[in-house]
Amino acid sequence: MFALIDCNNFYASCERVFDPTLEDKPVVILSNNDGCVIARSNEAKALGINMAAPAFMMKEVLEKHQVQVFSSNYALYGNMSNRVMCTLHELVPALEVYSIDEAFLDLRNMPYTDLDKLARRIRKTVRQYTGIPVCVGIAPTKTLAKLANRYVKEYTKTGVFLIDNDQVRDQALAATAAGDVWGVGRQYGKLLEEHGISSALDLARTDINWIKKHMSVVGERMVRELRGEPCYDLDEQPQPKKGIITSRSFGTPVTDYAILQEAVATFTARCAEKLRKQKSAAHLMHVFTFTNRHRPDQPQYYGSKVLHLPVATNSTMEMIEVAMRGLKLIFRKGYYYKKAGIMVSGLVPEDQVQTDLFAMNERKRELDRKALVALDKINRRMGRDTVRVALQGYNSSWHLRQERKSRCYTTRWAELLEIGANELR
DNA sequence: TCTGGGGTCCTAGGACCC
DNA sequence: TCTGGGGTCCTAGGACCC
Repeated sequence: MFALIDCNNFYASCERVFDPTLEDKPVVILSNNDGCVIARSNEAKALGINMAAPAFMMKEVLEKHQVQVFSSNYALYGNMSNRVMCTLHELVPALEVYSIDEAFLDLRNMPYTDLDKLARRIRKTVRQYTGIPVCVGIAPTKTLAKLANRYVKEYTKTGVFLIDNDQVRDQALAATAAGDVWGVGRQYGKLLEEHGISSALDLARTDINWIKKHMSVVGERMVRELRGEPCYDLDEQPQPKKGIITSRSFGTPVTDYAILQEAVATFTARCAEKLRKQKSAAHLMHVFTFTNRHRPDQPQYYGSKVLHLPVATNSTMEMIEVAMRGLKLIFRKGYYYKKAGIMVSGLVPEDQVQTDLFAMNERKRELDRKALVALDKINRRMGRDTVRVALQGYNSSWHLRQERKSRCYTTRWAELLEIGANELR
């Protein structure tokens, strides 16, 4: 049996842990740059505030109901996520961290006979240790565990749902829309609807060859899992990424080449850091920048360039040099740039980099490597970009808009929660 | 004025190999 | 009238996930 643990309204719950006055109030969290709503408390959902709704369009309803609005605080959410995952790991060792707020557990080797009891214990412990409320869905396949978890939120008050026989399974399948099954997105949802497949139960009973023809083998696995036939196992070791992106929208549009350079150099430095963290080196770098597509009154431009590196690298200095070469090629004067980014791919393990017979810079690479070890060490200890490449600059005009960010309660000494004795009434 | 930032897998088709 | 039978690698595009 698999369990899926899902944190309820995760980002909103993180904010509430450190500010209990938010309890029972509508809370929303905005995406980077304070753009869209990406998380909502139940009270906010009840007000009809939709996921991904642009904040400026929701202004009226947010003000009218005094919705508490926060900028994304990923330092906080990442740290809280880690606490939740560590707690789960203590209870059930076979754990797959599926996303920032979800984990699959493999219950096959647990000594429990009463899985319902185990599920309740998981909920209680996570709540007690971290302050985060979670729901637990348990079923014989991952897809059904996901479905059970959805079912919990809509139909139960206990926060736990167990699919352990055919009858219960069919009941949960019948109560779930086909479009809400894990693996059915907008396109497939439409296709299924057109063919009269409306519930998850209909989907589970659809001819497998039809599914395979229209939804490929991925759809086939999904339907088999709905029928209780496991196709996916627990993935405990996070696999190294095959591509890494760092990109941001700008707080204010950028027209100046020098400022765009600083932004792209900074994104490149971040990509290089991520590469070193997973011990990879990249053969390909993709630089891109574009204008605001929501402004049809302004001239539009999408600039993009792929650069091939003959010898794979994860050196910040070398990568910034290459990125700047690419940026120079795609930059056009006279546009309002809204976003830029760097994508690296063609990743290889850093200790298996094929060197170039004719390249004479082995000595330089060795020096780079030593400098980077020192750079990572200093920045880990003293804070990101304490030591940086000069091109990254100190200009903040392109930085994210984050007007309502809460404190980094768990990751910065200066921002710890303070509680005064006279408040302990 | 204001619209996020990451990832994965699969398939088809083209270029190439023997 | 008729033009083999295997492969690999790469890319683009489309679907999905959080």
